[in-house]
Amino acid sequence: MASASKSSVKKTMRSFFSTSSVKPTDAELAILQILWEHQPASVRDVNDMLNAKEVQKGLEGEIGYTTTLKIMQIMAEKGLVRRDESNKTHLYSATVSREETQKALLGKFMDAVFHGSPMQLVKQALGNYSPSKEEMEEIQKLLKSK
Amino acid sequence: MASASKSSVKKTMRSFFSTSSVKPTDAELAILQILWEHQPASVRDVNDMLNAKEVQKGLEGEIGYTTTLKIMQIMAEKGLVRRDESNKTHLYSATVSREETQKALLGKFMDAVFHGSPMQLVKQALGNYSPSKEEMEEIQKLLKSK
DNA sequence: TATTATCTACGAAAAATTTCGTAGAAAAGT
DNA sequence: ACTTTTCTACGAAATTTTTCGTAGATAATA
Repeated sequence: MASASKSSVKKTMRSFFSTSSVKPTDAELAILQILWEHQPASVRDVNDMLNAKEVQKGLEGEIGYTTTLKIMQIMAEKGLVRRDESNKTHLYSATVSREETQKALLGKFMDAVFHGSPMQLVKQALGNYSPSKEEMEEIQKLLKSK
Repeated sequence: MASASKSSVKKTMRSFFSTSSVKPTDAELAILQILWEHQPASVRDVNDMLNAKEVQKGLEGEIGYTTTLKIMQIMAEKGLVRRDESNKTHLYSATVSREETQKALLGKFMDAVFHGSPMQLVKQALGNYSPSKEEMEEIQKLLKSK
């Protein structure tokens, strides 16, 4: 026996990072980003935009159409997106809101990387980046409203 | 042929999220967190702390000793940690700094979730959380130094 | 010295995620 | 009507990450 107590329920390191209900994978997240801006969209639309972004980032290669399709189908199964099948070309929309998802992911990320400390995260974020006057004022305002 | 151009280099959705050099997996990150606070540490140490954290978080189950060992061995191969083998029980230390890693991961996270916008991230972080007076002043100070 | 506990090494299974090929239906174009 | 293009569906391969079992070595204990 490697270690102490024995338990029937397997607890993996994975579960360490997935407490909330909203947990899109990386690929799913990339697609959600696009949907949030261009809803509703067909698989073709999404795939094109995905590849356009890749070019933008200077990455080579190409994300296959069926790859995107498959992932969007999985997302539909999971309930991350809704699908309008009234036409041959299905149209997808996100069912989870951007804010809700960002909030959930931010929380998880904060836990994993910044020990759950919002302050440390904010400091790092502001440290690596110089906000403009307007942005600084925006933060000021936000702080005052507390 | 599913899609248009053909390319020798496979470009996957994965590469979408891995530009930097520092890219620990989730499990690796959990271990790094522990090492950063308790360096150097043996596999046993790390495994115990990992499981203690799990209990803390109310998760059931148990992370096996050899699981932790294996991941730490992989980390050593990748160069994420250094290993002192002078004793039977090897002692590990992180080779990457906490700040460096946080910075890299934050950048990636920002891209994936907040379209690369630090402001949006900061707003969300501050929005879901009420900083204390001291913390607010700290942010103020940080902003002024820009 | 015999027994027991602890550790590393290593390979392979298990899980999770992504990628792709193929088939068949519908639509568009000729 | 025939051909080509564009879709969805679906299963399976490929990849990545995590988990585990087993073996062998070393140390600790009786």
